[in-house]
Amino acid sequence: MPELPEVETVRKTLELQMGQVQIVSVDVLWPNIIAEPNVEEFKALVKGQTFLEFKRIGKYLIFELSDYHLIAHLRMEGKFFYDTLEHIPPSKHSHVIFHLDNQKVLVYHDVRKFGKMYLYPKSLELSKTKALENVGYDAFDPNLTAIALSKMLEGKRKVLKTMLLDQHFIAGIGNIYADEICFRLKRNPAMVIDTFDVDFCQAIIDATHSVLSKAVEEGGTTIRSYTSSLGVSGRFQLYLQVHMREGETCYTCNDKIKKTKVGGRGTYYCPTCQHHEL
DNA sequence: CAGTTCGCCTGGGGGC
DNA sequence: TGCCCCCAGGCGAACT
Repeated sequence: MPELPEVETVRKTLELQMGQVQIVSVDVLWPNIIAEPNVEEFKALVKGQTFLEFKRIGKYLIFELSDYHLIAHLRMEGKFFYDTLEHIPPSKHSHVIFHLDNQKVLVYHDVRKFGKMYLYPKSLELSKTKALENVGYDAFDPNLTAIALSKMLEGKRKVLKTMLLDQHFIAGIGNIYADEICFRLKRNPAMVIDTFDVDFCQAIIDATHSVLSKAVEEGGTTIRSYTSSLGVSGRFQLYLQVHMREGETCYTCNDKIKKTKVGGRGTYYCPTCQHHEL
């Protein structure tokens, strides 16, 4: 489940390894990966384009090509491999293959097939694209201030974890880091909040920054690693305080970590350290 | 309008 | 060992 730190790790790795290569052709083996435009158009437009920059907003990878933005969302299990074709093991899970002008390929691999790619002319503002129209400020965007967040949440009544997972408010947080951010905040993930005052929004932003920046530093979290994938062998799993630790001991208070569901998602928390009070 | 459910997918785990 | 069933999970769409 690549969230901001894992996507950032992939972004950095590809930026370092690929540089400015040109796309010779593209094979699309599972058409549903291509969200926009239709597959034939996608293949035709991307041909001859050069990778210029490797960017990211929230969990979205944004490849700036000569004339287009190629946007990729890895969803649950999407991975990119970059190498010569003979060094990449053939797989039924390889769905999009970019053939490059340096004899190498960029392969999109996705067991669940949930990932999506989008291609838009650079003249179209990213915030106006179907891919990103509902995505708010990236968690590290300087525009994400306590005042701005408080304004977005004015008059709203939200469950804490549900708000953290809503990409409209803060982009980049997924299930693992939402649990960890709630722990850092010492708040129960299921806590209902109806007044997001500036002080509490500042605490949310601080907790988000500290958890995510440490995770980026550690190269992300690798929980299930049945396939070693390019650039996504992180170490943050060693620092997880609650996620995936059901029944284990809280490092702070020695109580047992519990698992529940919040908003339909598996949720881990310490019943002693995390309370419901503002 | 907000909250819930569904559909997209497949590997893995549990039950037997 | 093997088979069946169900679940996880991000996110948009459909539904209540």
